[in-house]
Amino acid sequence: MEISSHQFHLLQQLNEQRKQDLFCDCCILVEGKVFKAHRNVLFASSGYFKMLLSQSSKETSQPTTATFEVFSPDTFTVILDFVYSGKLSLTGQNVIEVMSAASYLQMTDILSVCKTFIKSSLEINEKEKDHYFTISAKRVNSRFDRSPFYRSRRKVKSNPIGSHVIPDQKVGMVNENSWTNNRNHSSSQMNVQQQETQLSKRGQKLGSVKKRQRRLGLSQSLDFLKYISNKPDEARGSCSASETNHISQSKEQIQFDTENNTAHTGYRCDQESKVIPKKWSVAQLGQELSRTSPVFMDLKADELYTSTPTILGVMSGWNEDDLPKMRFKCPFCTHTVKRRADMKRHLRCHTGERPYPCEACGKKFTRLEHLRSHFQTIHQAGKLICRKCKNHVTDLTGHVVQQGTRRYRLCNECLVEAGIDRIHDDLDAEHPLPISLGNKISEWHLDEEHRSDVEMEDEPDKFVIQQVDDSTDETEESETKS
DNA sequence: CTGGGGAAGGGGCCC
DNA sequence: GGGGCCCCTTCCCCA
Repeated sequence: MEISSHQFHLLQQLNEQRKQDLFCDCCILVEGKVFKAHRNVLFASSGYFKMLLSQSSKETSQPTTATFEVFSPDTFTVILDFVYSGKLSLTGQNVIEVMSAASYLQMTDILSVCKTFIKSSLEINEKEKDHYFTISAKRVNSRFDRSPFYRSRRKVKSNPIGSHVIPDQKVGMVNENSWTNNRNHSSSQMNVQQQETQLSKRGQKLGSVKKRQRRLGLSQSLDFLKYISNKPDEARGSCSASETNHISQSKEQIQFDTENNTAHTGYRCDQESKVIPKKWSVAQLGQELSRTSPVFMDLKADELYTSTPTILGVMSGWNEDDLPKMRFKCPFCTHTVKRRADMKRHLRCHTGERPYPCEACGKKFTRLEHLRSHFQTIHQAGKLICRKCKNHVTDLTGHVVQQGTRRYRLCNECLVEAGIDRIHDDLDAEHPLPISLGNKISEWHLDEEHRSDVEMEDEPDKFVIQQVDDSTDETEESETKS
């Protein structure tokens, strides 16, 4: 015979004990706030605590203390209340952080609930939008001559992402002057299907970008986001006005969230997937959220990085001294890194940010070292290899050939074979060459004349030949047209 | 269509 | 944390 209320009463009793600090043998310090709890309960509820308490099980006589700086006390209160009551106080405002913390603490039940919560919120937003469309369609004499899809404004605080609010309550909030009221525009009104439809349209243009990102494990939506980020003008230029509207509003939304450290950027941590076999990964979450925030990637890595809470740190095991090894989890993919700086670098591959333009050809790079490598290889003929016969060339056995802004080396034999034999000495003035690269690539100034070089870069019949001499600057040049 | 090579891009890690 | 190096993978072009 099973008495169903027993479990409930037992948990209730434990909760009472916790509140009265009875038999609590574990202290949890969250950003300075102390929580008392029972080791057994924590052990049974959280994979993280299971691991932690297993490690400290030798010293059972001493109360265990765990310190967290990766989520807020409020968030932990929600989680602890759930542990002791089975009731999870999710709101649209805390769902992301609770989810992140649950991921950190390896509490899969909470993760599932959060996932469901977010999904159902998205569905509600979808219905809400349809509902609003319906209402608008009936308003023949409406003062709005544009689709209400772009006109509605919503209260910020009343409806953070995923909050379960009756649609009509939200629709009524109108404030044309405050951009902050748009913050849920994309997430609530631009539903997944719409975004994916837009995505598929743009996806046709993606080409190699898409392929490259596929290996990052990014969703199609994320591809689109990156595309926007990479080619904002082009992408937006191809958008309809309404799409552009979405984008700009969504960016504002993100800015708001970033400034307020809430909602989308609030999700943070994850354990290594090796540690947790089945869970709602942050990558998935990132994809889910990115679908509801189309220009999430429009932020620069720096902004993203600084706005991303420290909870990005995840535990990947234990150090020799029993301290948890921390790694930093990318909020957009499954990648983790050891150093924050590496994460900053990694984030650029999601934001599409390319802060290092080549002054010679205009091509932009994510890293200075890539730019340098590109410059040396492409514009300075850095490789001492004959482009044609692949043999090693020296100052004596070869020449640098300039083709537009491109430079490469040919050995003397291949030079003759190519029919390049006329040498001119007066080209320095006409085509100033970049001095030694050194630590900076600032010598190549792309004036009007050289911009034309860029344009003719692929013209096969424009060559400038110069004597190979890497120790000094190129001294002798020749030009020929084949 | 396919394979090879160059260029680009990203990660790990050291200084 | 930034810079830089090395290594590997992927993409793209061309024969």
